[in-house]
Amino acid sequence: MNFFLCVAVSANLLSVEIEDDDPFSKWRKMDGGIDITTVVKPIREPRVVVQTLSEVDILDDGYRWRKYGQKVVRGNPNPRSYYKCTNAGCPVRKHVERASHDPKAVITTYEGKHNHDVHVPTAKTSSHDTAGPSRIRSEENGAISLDLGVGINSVPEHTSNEHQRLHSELAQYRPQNGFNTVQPTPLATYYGDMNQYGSRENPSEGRGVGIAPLNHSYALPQSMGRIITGP
DNA sequence: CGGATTTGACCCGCGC
DNA sequence: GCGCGGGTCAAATCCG
Repeated sequence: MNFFLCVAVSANLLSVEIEDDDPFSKWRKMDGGIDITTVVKPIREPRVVVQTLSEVDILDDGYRWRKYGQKVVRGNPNPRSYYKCTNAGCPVRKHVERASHDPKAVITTYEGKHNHDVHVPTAKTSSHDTAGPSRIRSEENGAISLDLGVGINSVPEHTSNEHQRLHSELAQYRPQNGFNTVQPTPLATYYGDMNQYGSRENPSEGRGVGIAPLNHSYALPQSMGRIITGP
């Protein structure tokens, strides 16, 4: 039932970067915590870069993705994979690659905004995919659950509970290599648009911590507890 | 059999 | 103008 818990324990979040076209909201937290950067770029689509420590590449963020390409990019021997949201009409894409310097670090870049709720089954009547926010398979292959809340505009209340439970789970999790400590501090809730979108034009949607209004902002999961690296 | 993945080809933007 | 690198497409293949 608690799908997120099962898989989340294999993921240590390292850092989060949010890229937006707002030239003023560039800030970084370097003291071992979440690392957020709003990169000054003339990009139209807001980008969310999530870096995790994980054995597996797949971050299950509640949406369904279809891989449409893979490419080896310069400066990184590890291939970058390209995914599209499988929901019809949803323009969101993500890129997943492993950091060259750290084979355990997985960098996921989200681009675009979901125009649907978490895991809306594809147009056809899905006989085997109707239950959870994501397919069971990811549980089997050790995928990471990461509820990014990217583009979610309406999230059931229990999702917040999921976050909190995931939170405490992360807090207890000690990775096998033992150099990370996760602290369940709520500071890890970020909105990538804290400047121009941060005013929350839709107050009714703003009650959910870590939930982003569909068309205006990103939110990062409060499950991204603070991670302190070091012995 | 339908959907997802793989993978080579193609396209496009950018720097020289 | 040309070459390079990143991103996307689409046919073939795989898998449940």
